[in-house]
Amino acid sequence: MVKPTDSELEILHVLWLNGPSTVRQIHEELSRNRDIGYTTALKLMQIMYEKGLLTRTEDARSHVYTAAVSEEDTQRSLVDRFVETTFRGSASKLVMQVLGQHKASREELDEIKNLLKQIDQNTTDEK
Amino acid sequence: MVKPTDSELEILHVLWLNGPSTVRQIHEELSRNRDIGYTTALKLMQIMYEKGLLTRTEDARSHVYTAAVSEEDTQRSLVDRFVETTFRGSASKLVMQVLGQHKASREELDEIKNLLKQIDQNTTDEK
DNA sequence: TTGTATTTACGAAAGGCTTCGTATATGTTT
DNA sequence: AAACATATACGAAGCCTTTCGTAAATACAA
Repeated sequence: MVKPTDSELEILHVLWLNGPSTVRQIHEELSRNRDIGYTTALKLMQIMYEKGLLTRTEDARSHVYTAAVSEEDTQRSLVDRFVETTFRGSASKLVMQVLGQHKASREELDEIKNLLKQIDQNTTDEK
Repeated sequence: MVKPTDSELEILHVLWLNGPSTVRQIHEELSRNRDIGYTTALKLMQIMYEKGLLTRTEDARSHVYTAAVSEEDTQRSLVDRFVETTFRGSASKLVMQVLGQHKASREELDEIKNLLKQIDQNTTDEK
């Protein structure tokens, strides 16, 4: 599984959110957050294409790029790596850190609680 | 807050675990996990010293290095960054990902549930 | 004291990421 | 057709990280 850099993640996020886009569209989105030249965005996307992170159609004058990796898979693989390097493999340590640090909304907390319940049940079932 | 690289994190982990150490000691620990030259470890630690990630005493022939940043603070700052880049700031999404993916032990799950209860109470108190 | 081992310091190479300038191709407008 | 706008391709610079070789200092042993 390929590990996207931070810049590449920015681009992937736009594609995941908006669907297939041209370089111009991506560049416009990125420009909202920070200063970045058009050819810089272009180059990034060309490299991502070589890496297999993006696909593209070259029919039109402007190429249309599509994310070749899913948000789910990418996040999973990044989380794996992060847990390993930063928490020495202890996922629960990470969870505790996050919950202790960030304010989650009531809805989010409920979601998490429900998820925990499900895990509980599954664990019990297995026995 | 400085962001340690993955290699630097490895070194910090050893120092957090074992306390102040010489280059030799660090190198021995790192060698357990992967091939790495002695001078490579030395150079890394010298750079970390310049960055302010480590302090050192030069009294003895062998310098003794100490972590200049705490594990807690470092993890907090790394988590912040990670949530931002990978989950666009949604901490709960990260938690859901981790819980859905990694098997946590019963004790860990209980810990997390307790933490959630505390958060619940605090949230209620505030109202 | 001479040689051996260990340590630090330093420089430099290799590779990756980000950035942009320039060249070239391709449409569009007048 | 000529001028203009826009797109892609490409190369290269600048920076950072990792890696290691080599030199110089320091301690110890024969």
